[in-house]
Amino acid sequence: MMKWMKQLAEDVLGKRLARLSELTESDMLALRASSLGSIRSMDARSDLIREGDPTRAVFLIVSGWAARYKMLEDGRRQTVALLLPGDLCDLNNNFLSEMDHSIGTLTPVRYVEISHRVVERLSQEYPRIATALWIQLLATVSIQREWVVNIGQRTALERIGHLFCELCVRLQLVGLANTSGFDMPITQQDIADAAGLTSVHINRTLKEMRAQHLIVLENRSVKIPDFDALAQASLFTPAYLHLRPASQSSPAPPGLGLTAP
Amino acid sequence: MMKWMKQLAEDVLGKRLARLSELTESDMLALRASSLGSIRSMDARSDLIREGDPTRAVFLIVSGWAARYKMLEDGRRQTVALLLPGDLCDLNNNFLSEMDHSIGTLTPVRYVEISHRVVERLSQEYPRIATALWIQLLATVSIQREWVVNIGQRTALERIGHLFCELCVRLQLVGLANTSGFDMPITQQDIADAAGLTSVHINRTLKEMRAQHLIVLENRSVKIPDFDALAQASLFTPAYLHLRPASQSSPAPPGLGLTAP
DNA sequence: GCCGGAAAATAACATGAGTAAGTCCGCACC
DNA sequence: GGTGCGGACTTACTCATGTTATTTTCCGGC
Repeated sequence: MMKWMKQLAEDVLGKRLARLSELTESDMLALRASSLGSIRSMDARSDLIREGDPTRAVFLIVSGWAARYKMLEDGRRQTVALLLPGDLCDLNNNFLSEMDHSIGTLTPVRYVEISHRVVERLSQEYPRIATALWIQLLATVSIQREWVVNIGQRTALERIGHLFCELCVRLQLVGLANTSGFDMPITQQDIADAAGLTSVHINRTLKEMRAQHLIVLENRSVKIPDFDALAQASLFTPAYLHLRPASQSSPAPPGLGLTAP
Repeated sequence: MMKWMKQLAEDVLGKRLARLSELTESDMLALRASSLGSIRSMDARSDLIREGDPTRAVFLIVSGWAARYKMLEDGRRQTVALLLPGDLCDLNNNFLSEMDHSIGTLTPVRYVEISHRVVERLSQEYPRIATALWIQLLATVSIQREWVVNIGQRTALERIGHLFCELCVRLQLVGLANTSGFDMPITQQDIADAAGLTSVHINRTLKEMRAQHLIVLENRSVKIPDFDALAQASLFTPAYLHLRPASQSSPAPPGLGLTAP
């Protein structure tokens, strides 16, 4: 009963890293054997860590969605990154003394905290894992840059479409989406915070996207009838995600329940 | 005549790193002795490296301003980072195969290309330099996040004010500014590209900022009569730059001509 | 000192996005 | 089975910012 739980964190991490850099069987076995720590749970709408807190271990999101966000003194809030299952947060932030932003859950989240020591040991013994971790960090930074472009230049429709495309591709890495859509357990207000728009305008724009048959929304999921059409309408090109071409490896085993906590 | 030129790159780098992490005399001497490579020059308005190019060495900006930018297919352009003297670009990007964005000069720029080998050697022999380089990278990412907030949430006046505050602080690190202002050798269009606004609106907003006595513009320089007032109007707090408190070390030697090529 | 081009400044107008104030619906809880 | 609440969805109105076009200023080269 708990056996699959124990492997869950290592599996989701391996799956992600393998799409960024080549890993061998022994690398994957090392990850599986690394026993990253116990899986913790957190309710929706609470903070994993807050701006000003001393930096802690590396977080690995096992299931659920979270947001890296900053707030201005007057209450305005901007999400600067969405954290999905398999995402590793704050690799090497141990060099900084305190957090300059917060991480809050959007849904119930299961996660593990990995000590910097474990990361270091894995990196030293398995150079390909070290490389994969590096690429993961650089890809994260690249996504951050793309968000600047997204918010700075794209129209509301393009912004939301681009976000959906990005989420769809990223969720596919851990078997939580396919090209025709994905479950989206967050509110329109959450989308607004990420897109730098208001929830009213998100709503307006989603309506317009539905009218153009770019997306279909039903019970908390986004269906994308024609991914290429959405990508084109949003000026989305996936190069910035720095993914290797998908391998012919087995698809995600069904029923792992990565989203249901 | 060329002697100060030869030390320029090492000096400007040492000055920057020392404000992010503690460096000893021997670290500084190591940097001075590292002979990073020859200083190259590039005209204003040309690309140091383009999206799609294979990744090369690390760049160190010695003098002049450059911009990291991305373009959309239809010509819209967004600057995602401004590169100032002392800035190190693309540390460790050797793990990625190709550039996902371009770097273009805004003014004439002098720079050095540092091979990844030299960076590695310095890091291995001088652990404090390695730490400083790490912090430099993490601070860059933090600035990237802050730009998302800036563009996503702040009004035009706040955005430009925030950008000026950031530039003023960052330029002080290499002796190119003090709290009362700095030379700004770029155009209003360049500011527009960085702020995600149009040049017309930049112009309007600068006029408003002058009317409110937040800034004074004269011959390509920004004077800030009251830094705290500008910071408050822009919701600027410098924590995200992750600087150590300024040491009482000597101010920049005058006449180094870091901006004049 | 004049010329030419680029940048700054300005103006008139268009529009995308924010604000404020709701209604409606589904769902958890009593 | 009613009640309360949060989220989706609307509408009317306002305003910040974009668009397009023209004029003025600045500055370097001859």
